Amino acid sequence: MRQSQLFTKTRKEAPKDEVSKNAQLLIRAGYIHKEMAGVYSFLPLGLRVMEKITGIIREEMNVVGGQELSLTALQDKSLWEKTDRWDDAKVDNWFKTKLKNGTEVGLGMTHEEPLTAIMAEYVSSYRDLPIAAYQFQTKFRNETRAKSGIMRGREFLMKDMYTFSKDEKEHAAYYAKIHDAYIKIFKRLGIGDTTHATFAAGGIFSKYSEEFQTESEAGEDLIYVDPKSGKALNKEVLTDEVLADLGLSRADLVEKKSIEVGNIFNLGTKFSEPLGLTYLNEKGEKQPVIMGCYGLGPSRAMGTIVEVLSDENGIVWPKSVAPFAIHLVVLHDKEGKDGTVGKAAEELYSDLTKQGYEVLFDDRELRPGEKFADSDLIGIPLRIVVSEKNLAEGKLELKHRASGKVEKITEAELSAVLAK
RNA sequence: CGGAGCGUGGUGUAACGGCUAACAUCCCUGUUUUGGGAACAGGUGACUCCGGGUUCGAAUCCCGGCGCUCCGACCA
Repeated sequence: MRQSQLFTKTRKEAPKDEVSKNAQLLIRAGYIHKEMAGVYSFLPLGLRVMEKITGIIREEMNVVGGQELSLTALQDKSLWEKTDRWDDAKVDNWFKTKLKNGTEVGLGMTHEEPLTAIMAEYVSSYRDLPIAAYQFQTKFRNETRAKSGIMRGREFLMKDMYTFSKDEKEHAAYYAKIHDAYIKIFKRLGIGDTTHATFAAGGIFSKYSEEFQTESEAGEDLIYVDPKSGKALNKEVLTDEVLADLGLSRADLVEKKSIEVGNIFNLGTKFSEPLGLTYLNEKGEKQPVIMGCYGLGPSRAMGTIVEVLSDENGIVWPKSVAPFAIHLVVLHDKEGKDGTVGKAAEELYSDLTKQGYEVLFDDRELRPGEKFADSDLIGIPLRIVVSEKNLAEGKLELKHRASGKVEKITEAELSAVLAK
């Protein structure tokens, strides 16, 4: 894509109503636009990143047998009354509205109820199980206080997977598979090293749930990590009993602030029972389905990546989620776009694009300093500069955004560099 | 939901109750410049969040509303 045609522009200063690093940088670089507190639009660059993130999650969910679907945002209140989650006294962050005829509906904040109800239509035999279904969906939560930029919004994208199993044993096996898939996802998102599977309060049906917590000063949670075993637990469950249970000693633990980027847990029969999701086993006996729930917010993950990986000059995207693989920057000669340098850059842009690379081509006739500053702010992993100077050498000048390292290579060697 | 702070061109800031609301940036014209946000000249752009009130006079003081941020509570 040509940067001259990108309608968004960078800005030097962040709006004063944003304090969080993720929102400041994402707004300055033109990835997102704030509509209101906790509500952000994703602009072309932001959407590209979001799609990279959802692409990675989708791949890993499919690997573990997930079937993608898309449930509705509008929610039928009768389902939620069956599980006692409609009443504002029980669940206080609903957005509710009304149909023309006065019928109350809610905007979905999570989707256990509707999906369980759908499954009840299709599941009748042990032969139908297990099932894993997931979706990417905009969730609405009427938070009393939105904060931390795109990391805690009132409207945000969420990947939610639900599993339906015959019994605890089958559930545990599926849970373990998805647990591993989550670890792979965070690794691929570039935050694997600082993301810990963390024991947290488990709710009614299991002792613990697991949160995936990424170390960051911008986080809202406090976790304790045991450096030796790699085990971690949330402050909310830090008791002697739990420590004994996990085989940890208080003295070894290191306290970290962290961002909850994922959360998985056993739901037991909390939803299947009230909503009538049962199956017949081999003996013809009616059994409740055991459910699990697995959340991961792509928009929060995007904010987390910015918080964790950016530097003083701007965003530093990992290759896997960057909006483009290459930022091609041309420093025009006196003739401008039609000069030797301009033509060479056009040619390279067309070559690279034909070879299938995703290239953002900064073809704007601006001074070098401004283009470099923009390039750093936008944070594409690899920058190629076409200039009079480089043209004379006959090689491509590559600069790696993350390390700042510069290297000169031939065009033929580029694919090897990009594969790294 | 408790506490605190703040709303002024697109963005960031300034202006004692008193002149045509100022400066920077962005944007537009032109000249010049070209490897880290250049320089000069000119120009566009604001009912100072909204509604009331006090006053000869309100961006400024008072009341109400709306919005934003931060701390805390909450976060299935």
